[in-house]
Amino acid sequence: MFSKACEYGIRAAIYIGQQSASGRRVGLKDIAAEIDSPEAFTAKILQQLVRAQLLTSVKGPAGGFELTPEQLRTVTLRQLVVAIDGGAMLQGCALGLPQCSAQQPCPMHYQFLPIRDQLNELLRTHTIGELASKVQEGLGFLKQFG
Amino acid sequence: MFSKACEYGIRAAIYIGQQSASGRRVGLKDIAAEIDSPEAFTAKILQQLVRAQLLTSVKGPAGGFELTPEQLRTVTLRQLVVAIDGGAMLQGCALGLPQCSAQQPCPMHYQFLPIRDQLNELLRTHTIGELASKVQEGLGFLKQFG
DNA sequence: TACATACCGGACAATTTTATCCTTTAATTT
DNA sequence: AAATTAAAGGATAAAATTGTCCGGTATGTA
Repeated sequence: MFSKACEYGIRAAIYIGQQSASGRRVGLKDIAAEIDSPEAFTAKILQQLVRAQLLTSVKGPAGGFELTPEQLRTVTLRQLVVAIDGGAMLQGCALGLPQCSAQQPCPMHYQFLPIRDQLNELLRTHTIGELASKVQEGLGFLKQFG
Repeated sequence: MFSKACEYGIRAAIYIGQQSASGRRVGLKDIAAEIDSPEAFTAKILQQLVRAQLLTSVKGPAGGFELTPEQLRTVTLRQLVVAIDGGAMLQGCALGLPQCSAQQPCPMHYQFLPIRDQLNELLRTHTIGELASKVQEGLGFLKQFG
């Protein structure tokens, strides 16, 4: 569905959000350990997200990554996905036609449309803060335990 | 959504199906031209599909690819996708957790489930023959014209 | 049998994605 | 100011995906 980079990015953002909600700033090493991702690769993805202003970073001692209250409240899953994977997967034709539309639809165009719409809606309506809360409450996990 | 290989494979299968429904066997060159795909790469994918017995090939002069009436009727989009991309995308966790389930769900688990179910259902309930008919009737396209 | 056709299969090449390493930059502490 | 901490950024490497090439094999035709 999403690229590895996107999966790591989303999990990282949620973990950072969870800690930010408790007033804790977190470092790369901590993040990678908590979401079970390769550290250096995760760093690259977080850089992207910081540049896209979807999360915030602070250098130096006691530095790390965090989400501002506003970011927690407003940054959606969709913004993360677009920042990392681009919009292609959320818009492009399932069969790969470069200009699939009602004018010249692929044979699955109208069947895929509602599913893609639902996916877009799903991503658009879930904020990092909301998902972070779910993890905080033990109702969701960012890596496998046990 | 799907890999390039999968996109080409589906488009090719539908085109072969369309021609088979009219009693025509088609060659690789024809296929690649009609679905706008790289010829040699398409050949590899078709080989896979022949091995998986989702379509049929005949060597030699007047040879080529075809779908038997039974294949037209019974082979589903889902079988193509599984043969080419494997089942991961149809089952795996959206956030990449290796064992995401009700026991330890990712924060999006229950939200993604219905969408994935719909996608599976969609792929499962559409046969190549059905999609080929749609193309035959001019209601669907396998490449961009004009 | 000889020949032409067209898929098959293996090797290889290019590109993209995933991943690592190391130096630089910024910020805090001593 | 010096030392320490941690992210930023660049270069590089490994792996997967996408794509090409070419000889081999099966099949039909003359």
